[in-house]
Amino acid sequence: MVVTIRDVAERAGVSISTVSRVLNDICAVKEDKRVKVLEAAEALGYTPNPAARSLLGKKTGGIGVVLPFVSAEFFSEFLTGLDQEAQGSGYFLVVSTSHRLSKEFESAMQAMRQRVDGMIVMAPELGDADAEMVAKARGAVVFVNTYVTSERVSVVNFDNYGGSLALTNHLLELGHRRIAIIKGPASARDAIERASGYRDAMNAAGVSDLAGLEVEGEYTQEAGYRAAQELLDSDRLPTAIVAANDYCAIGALRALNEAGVRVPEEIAVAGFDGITSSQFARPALTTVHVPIREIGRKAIRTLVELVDGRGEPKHDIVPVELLVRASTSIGDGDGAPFP
Amino acid sequence: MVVTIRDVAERAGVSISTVSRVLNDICAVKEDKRVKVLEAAEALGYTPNPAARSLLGKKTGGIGVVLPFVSAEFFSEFLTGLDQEAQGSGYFLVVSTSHRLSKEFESAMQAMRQRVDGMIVMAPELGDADAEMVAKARGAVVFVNTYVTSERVSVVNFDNYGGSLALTNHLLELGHRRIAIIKGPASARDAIERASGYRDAMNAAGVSDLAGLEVEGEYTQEAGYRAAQELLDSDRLPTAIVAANDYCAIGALRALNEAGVRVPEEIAVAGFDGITSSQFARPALTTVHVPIREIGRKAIRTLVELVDGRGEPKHDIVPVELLVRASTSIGDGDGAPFP
DNA sequence: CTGTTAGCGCCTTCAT
DNA sequence: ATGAAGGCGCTAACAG
Repeated sequence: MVVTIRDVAERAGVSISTVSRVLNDICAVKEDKRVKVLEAAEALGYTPNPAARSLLGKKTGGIGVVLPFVSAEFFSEFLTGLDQEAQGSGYFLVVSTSHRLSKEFESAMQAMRQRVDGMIVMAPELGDADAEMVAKARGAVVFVNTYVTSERVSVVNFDNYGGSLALTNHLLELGHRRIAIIKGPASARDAIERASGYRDAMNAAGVSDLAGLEVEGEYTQEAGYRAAQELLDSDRLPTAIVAANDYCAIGALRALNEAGVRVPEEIAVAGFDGITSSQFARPALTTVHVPIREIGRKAIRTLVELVDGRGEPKHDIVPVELLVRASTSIGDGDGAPFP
Repeated sequence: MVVTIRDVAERAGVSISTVSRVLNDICAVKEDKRVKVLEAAEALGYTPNPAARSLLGKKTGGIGVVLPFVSAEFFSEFLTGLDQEAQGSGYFLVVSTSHRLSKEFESAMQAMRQRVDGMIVMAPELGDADAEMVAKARGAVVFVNTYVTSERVSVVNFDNYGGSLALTNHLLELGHRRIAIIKGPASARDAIERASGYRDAMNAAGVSDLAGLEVEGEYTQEAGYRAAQELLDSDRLPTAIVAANDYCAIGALRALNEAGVRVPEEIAVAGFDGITSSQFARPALTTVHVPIREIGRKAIRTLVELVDGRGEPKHDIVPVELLVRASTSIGDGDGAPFP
């Protein structure tokens, strides 16, 4: 087996309690013994067994992360933020991805329980009732991009509705009236919010007939590609397309390009998320930037506070930012990624 | 606290050993007691405490994953593969990312140890000596995309050298002679292998003077963008560019586009990895497809075998596939992503 | 077949 | 200031 506290005690010529005290910095221990213990631990390369620790009701040092299917860059950025902050706080991440089905979701939560001190849950498809149940059953939970109203749970969201509203208004201000939307997953609340923002902006501008302008989609390039083709097949072309997210927009861009449609001259295109690829698309993509890495960090900070008993449940809404680039603005040059 | 085995025993009117036996499916237990135990466990929502289990020298059920900085889609795909297979085998993933510094790397390994039954390590910057040390100190380890020669450790690699060789030969066959390369991180062995494949192909074709054709880069769109600009500044332009990876190639594509250089007519461009974005680039990118999701699954399978005591350390090299698309082939149309 | 018991490694009273 | 002992939840020998 590995080296235990007993080995350290033996080598240092003290009892295991003394070793424990020194290593946990509890009470006072004579300096000479302290040094001996530290030396022995160092020499043996001793690390306390985390299993034994958590058995005593101590922290496990783990943070569970449950994610739905999200686009690659979003996923990557979010996890990077989580990991940066978690490492900084001495936690490690237990990750479980791609849980669309609530059955899988439940079992994932179940498996993580007891292994972690708290959980970060991104579940845009989760309802209020589910969420509260989750929060009640487990310990500390911070929801991200999940629409939960209960004041008893913590949430870090960003403004899907407002971002979409601003984006659509931007297009309306440019004179567009026939603006189409490629919608995201019908069951995902964030996609629904984005669609609402679009619809409200349109209605406020007096465009109430959205027939033929709303097409189903997903958060993928493939879906955007297909949806754009569908839009191109209609008898009345839109003059602008708002896509579910950046990947979706990039897929749409490809379809338009193949069809020989110039962007933004003939049809303007916009995305959502503000991933790196959005600025390397051609033309560079107008989008709504979501600081997802920073959101990840904030979620961990909130969770750690909760776990440590400091801080109450709170709801944060992180602002998003409209980035206007070449895909919607004629005459703005090619929209170089580095101006 | 939570519900323990004792609670279940009490409710079922049996001893804790009987509960343990039923739940672990060991020996025979009278059917009526079996049912009672199962009912009690169900009713109480009992889950064995994993900490107590692993304290007995049992499995923790965890698999550690240590990753370097990798591009978003690569990261996402790899993790998806790992997670799919891990979940299927009843394991969960403990993930630690972005370890460039060996100091961080070491501490990450240290923290994971004892918490997991085995580790997946992707560390293209790791040397043979480091790798063997890592493998010796921990339990089961499977290296991925890491150049390790020792027969005592398991490795799942893919053919960086061969892929690059094939790709460069493809360009040479098209008549290109002045082929530039945007290199990846100088310390990463996979990038070095790709550069070697390029160089050997060039030399074999009789092009031995590579001056001005090799530029430094990274695995990012930004780096590709900058590097391409650098190449464009030289007095003798290349007729083709081999990029470190797809993201890098997409960045290069952008720079060429801005400069008004037509691809592939004036300069052909190729990437590496075969991520989804490569087919949505404009023009669609010729690349070397690395089945990274499947590699992830294979790595988990290999690791689980090792953990279970079945199977010996083995070295796998997963084949890669050259995908010729519009960015290198004139007259092939626009290279629609869905032909 | 089933119940009792001894630890796994660690922290924490309780004595000394 | 330090050592001895109990117990966290569980499994695996050992009795019965």
